[in-house]
Amino acid sequence: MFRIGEFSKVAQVPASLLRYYDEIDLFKPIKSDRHTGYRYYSVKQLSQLNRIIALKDLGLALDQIKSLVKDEVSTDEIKGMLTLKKAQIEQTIQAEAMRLKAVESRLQQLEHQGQLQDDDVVLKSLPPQPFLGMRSTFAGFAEAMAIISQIEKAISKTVEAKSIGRFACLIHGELYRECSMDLEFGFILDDNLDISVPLSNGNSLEVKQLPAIETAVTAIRYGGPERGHLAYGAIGTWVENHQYQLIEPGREVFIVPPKAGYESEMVVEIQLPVKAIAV
Amino acid sequence: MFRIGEFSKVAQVPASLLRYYDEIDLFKPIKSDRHTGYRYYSVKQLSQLNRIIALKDLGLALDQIKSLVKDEVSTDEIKGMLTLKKAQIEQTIQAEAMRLKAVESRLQQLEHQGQLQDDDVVLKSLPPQPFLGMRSTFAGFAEAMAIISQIEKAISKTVEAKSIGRFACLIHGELYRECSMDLEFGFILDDNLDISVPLSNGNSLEVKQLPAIETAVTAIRYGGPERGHLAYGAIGTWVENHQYQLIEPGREVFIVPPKAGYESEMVVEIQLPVKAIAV
DNA sequence: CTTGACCTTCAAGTAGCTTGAAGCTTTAGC
DNA sequence: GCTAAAGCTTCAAGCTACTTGAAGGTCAAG
Repeated sequence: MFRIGEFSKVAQVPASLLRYYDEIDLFKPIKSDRHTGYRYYSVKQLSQLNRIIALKDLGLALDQIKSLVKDEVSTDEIKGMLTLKKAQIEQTIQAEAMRLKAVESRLQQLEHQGQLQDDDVVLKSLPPQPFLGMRSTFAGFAEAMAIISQIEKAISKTVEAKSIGRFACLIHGELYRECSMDLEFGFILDDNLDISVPLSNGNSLEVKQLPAIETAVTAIRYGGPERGHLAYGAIGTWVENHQYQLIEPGREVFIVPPKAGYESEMVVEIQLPVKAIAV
Repeated sequence: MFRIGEFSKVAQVPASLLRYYDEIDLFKPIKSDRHTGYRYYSVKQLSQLNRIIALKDLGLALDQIKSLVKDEVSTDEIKGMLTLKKAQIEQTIQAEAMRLKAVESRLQQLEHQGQLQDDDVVLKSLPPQPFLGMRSTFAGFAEAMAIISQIEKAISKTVEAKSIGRFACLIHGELYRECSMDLEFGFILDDNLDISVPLSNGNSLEVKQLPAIETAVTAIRYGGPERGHLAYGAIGTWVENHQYQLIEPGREVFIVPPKAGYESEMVVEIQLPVKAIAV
C-alpha cells in the first residue's frame, strides 16, 4: 500500500491527477481512511492505471475510458469507438497539414514583402441556398449595372421582403474577363419560394437551388469590379500557395450593393469554391 | 452600419462570438449605443475580422492575434511566432501520426483476439538520475537474488535513507538470456551523492549518472523473472506494431522488491528505451 | 398597442487538468 | 514526548475559446 505521493512517483503521474481521477470516479484508491481522508493505493492498481493512461494516449475521452475500464461496453462498441477515433485522427492530421502550409506561406510572405498581406483570405463553407436570378451574357460592366437596378425594382414589387437575402452574382465563364461575361444576377433567398418574376426587358427571374460549397476561399472587395485585381490577386496567390484549385462557378455577394453614382462605395464578398489538389 | 445579427450573417460568424471578441477587446464594434447597449458594425470592419479569423485559422492564440492586429509587434517577432507555430504544428502532426498507429494496432488486436490486451504498455520519458550500483555478470537468477540482499544490507548501513530511491537493475546484454547475464544492480538516488559503498564480497557500489530516456516503453510485471514472458511479450508486440526499435540498456525498477521466500510477490516496472524507426 | 424578432447583460457549462490556500497527519530527529 | 518538516486533505479558482440559457430591454410592422 502506497500513499498518494509514492504511488504518484512510481506511476510517474502527478498526485493532483490521481486526486482528480478519484473525484470523477475514474480511478479510485483501494482504500480511503475514513478519519484522515488519506488515499491508499496498491501495486495491483498500477496495471489498471496504466491501462487508463494507455487509453488516454489514444485520445479517448475520460468518459469513454471510464465505461471501458468498468467493462460496460461490448467488443463491437469498442471497435466503433476506435474506428471513429481513427477517422478523427486522420481528419486532424489533414487539418494540421493544411495549417502547416498556411503558416509556411505566411512566413514566405514575410520574407518577400516584409509584412503580412492586407487583404485577408478566409476559408468558409456555404450551405445550399435558393436563388432567384437570371443568367445572361454581358458585354461590359455598365450593361451589368443597368440590369442590377432593373432586378431590384422588379423584386421589391413582387416578393415579400423578409424572404429576400443578399444580392449576388454567379460568374460562370472564366473569371476576370472584360467582355462577353456569362453572369447570373439575382437574390439569395432565406425561404424556399416557387415564383417567377418577369422583367421589363422580356426576361424573367427564376428560382434555382445553389448547391452547398464545402470549401470556398473568400475575400472582401471594397469598390467596383475595377478594384477586383486586389482581392482576386490575393486569392490567386493564396490558392496557389495552399495547393488548392479553383472550381466553377465563383460567386460575388453584394454586402453593400452598388447605387448609381456611388459605385465606389460598394462592398462585395468574393466566394470562390476550391478543392484540394491531390498530392 | 449593421446590427450584430446581420453582421454575423455577412461574416458567417456567430453573434455570440462577436460579443465575446468585444468583451475580450479583440474586435469591437465601431459604435455601441450608450443607452441600449446595441452594437453597430461597419462593412469596413469585415476585413479586420477576416484578418483575425485568418490568423486564428493558423492556430495562433487570441492573445497573440490581439497584439498582432493592434500592431504591437515587430516583423521579427511575427516571424518568431510563426516559426514557433510551425514547429508546434509539425510536432502535433508527428504525435497524431503515432496516435493513429496506436489506434490501428488496437483495432487489429480486437480483430485477432476479440478483446483488448491485459498488460498495458505505456510510453514514458525518464529524467537523468544518479544511480548507486554495481555491474557484474550473473550465471542465473538465484545468484542475482543473493547479491540483492547483500546490497540492501550494505546500503541501509551507509547511506542516508532520504536519498535512497528505488532498487533497480540495468540489463546490459541482450534481454532475456538465461545465463551469463550482464546486469547492474543498485539504487536510484534522489540526491546527487559522491560516495562509494564497499560490499562484503570485495566489490563496491559506485555512483554513476543514468542518462535521461526520451521515450521508454514500460509495463508492469507482477512476480519474478520467470513471469517475464508476459510483460516482455506485450512490450515486444507493442514495439513491433508501433514501428519502434529497442535500444539498450533496459531497466527493471523494483516497486515491490523481492524478499526471500516471497519472490512471487515482487512487482517490477520494465522500462525499455526505444527510438522510432525512420520511415 | 401589441407581437415577435432582435438585442442586452450576466452566469454557468465545456475538458482535463493545475495551482494555491488553509488546515490536518505523519514521521524523523532530538 | 515534542517540534518541525514533509505530506496529506478539501475546496476554490484558473486555464482556452467559446456556447447556451435566463431574464429582461428595444425596435419595426401591423
